[in-house]
Amino acid sequence: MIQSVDRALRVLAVLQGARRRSLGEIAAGCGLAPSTVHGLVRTLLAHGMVVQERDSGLYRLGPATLRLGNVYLDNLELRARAQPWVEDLARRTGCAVRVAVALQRDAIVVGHEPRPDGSRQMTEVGIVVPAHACAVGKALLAYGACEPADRPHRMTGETVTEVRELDVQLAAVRRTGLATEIEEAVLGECGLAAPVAAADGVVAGAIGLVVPAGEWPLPPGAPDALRHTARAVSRELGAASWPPLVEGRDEAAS
Amino acid sequence: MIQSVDRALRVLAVLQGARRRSLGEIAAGCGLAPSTVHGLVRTLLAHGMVVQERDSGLYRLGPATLRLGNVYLDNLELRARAQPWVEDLARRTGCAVRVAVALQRDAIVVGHEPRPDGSRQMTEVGIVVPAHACAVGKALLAYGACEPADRPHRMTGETVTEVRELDVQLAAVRRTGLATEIEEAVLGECGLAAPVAAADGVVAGAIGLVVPAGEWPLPPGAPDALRHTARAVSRELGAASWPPLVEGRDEAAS
DNA sequence: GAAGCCCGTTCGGCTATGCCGAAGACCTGT
DNA sequence: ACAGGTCTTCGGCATAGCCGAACGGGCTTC
Repeated sequence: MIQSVDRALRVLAVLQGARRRSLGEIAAGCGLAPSTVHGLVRTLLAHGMVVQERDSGLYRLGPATLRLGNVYLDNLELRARAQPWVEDLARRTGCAVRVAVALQRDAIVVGHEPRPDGSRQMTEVGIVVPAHACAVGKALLAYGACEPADRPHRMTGETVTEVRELDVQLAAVRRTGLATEIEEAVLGECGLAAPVAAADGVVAGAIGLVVPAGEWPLPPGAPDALRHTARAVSRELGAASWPPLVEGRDEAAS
Repeated sequence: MIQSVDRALRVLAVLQGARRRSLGEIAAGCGLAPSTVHGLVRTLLAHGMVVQERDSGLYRLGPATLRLGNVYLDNLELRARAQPWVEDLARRTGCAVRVAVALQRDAIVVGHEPRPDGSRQMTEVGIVVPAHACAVGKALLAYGACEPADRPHRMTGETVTEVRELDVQLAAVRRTGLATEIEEAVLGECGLAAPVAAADGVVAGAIGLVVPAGEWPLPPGAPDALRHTARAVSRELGAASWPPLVEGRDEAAS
């Protein structure tokens, strides 16, 4: 691990926490001397990863970050392969559909098909949700694709913050291939998700349905349609089996 | 400029060029020894900026890039302030509308309102176009917000690659406050754009209309509506005047 | 079946690199 | 005019990181 690169990335992480930060704030957030951070920031500046406001001198993230994120999406095989299946799933179920991958202890949405009711909806691509609090995140956690949180953070009154209770849920996910979420991330929103496996057998992402709490539980056909979609996408990615095999531990023994 | 950080960012830039690259390819692309690149990549790996495919060992960009890009968009005042005006402009003109900012020698789209004809359109947020070849880019170039290319790259048969001719066009942009693009970036697509100024008087971005070549030239009301929108957004951002003043050089003298 | 070739990875010594404290420039408000 | 707060610059010390070379695995080739 190269120290200065690690620090530069930490600077970017700190910059994600607020619209704009002063050099001193960044330095404090990283636990470094301001002059040290200055060098890092200047390098990031030269590449457009951060920008400096001309009048105030404060720093913000820069447009190069957007380019990187966009290229990431364009090169993501999961997203491209899942696209037609996800559209079909949304049409069949009438639900919004999310495709997500693991990012450290969170799930990040890489694909979003709005619910097909013609209403104008914000795209959710790029949003980050703690894995323990959303259906796609639980699907990732259950198969070891996501790092488990040592102390799950509470987001709503329904969020599961007990590690033991979460483990029980994850075991159920491994049995059924489906993960649920009932107003655990945002109030009024429920979800059902299934893991997607890739060629190497590792879980590469998850596909989930998202509905308002009023429409929960989902109609009987929805879980099957979701499973069908997850299996189809997994097969397209070259996975040998679905549901994915649990790596490392023997599930039957528990 | 910190060497190792600069190199790490260069690694990311190389990774933008292809879906996946081997360590050796990255090293060659950066002109560095593979072992050097390995250290950089491992650090990026730890932060999720790159991922390594489990079976092949090849490297791709990682999901942390998407999070960064998304936070950038969320924190972008230009985007938030322009949003309602841009929607209105699209409704009035019937055109797709782009909001773009400068990224080195390119323009990058940070906001996109699809043309209001109900058809399904891909969002263009995140796409990068050489500044000299698109309307928003020329609007940025004309006011010094974008770095001029020393050797403008040809994209279509209509692309202006002569620096002198481009300068003439940019002078016209400074006179009229409007920049045009006629199939210079992609065939069959024309555009009209206006700069947006921020509080410090510097041009912070540009707003542009995009239409199929068959609908060019635009109806008479469109340029005025665009100018009106650009002025309104500039005022919201705190700019004192519009069109923006040209910094550095005295336009009347030329 | 073994040799060759690619891959990513590890190790260690040299030195260039980047870290940090202190001082400088600039602005704002008192 | 001063004091507090920015960001920025500078230089010496030491360490952090660079690179060449060697290692280990998976693959094709002969």
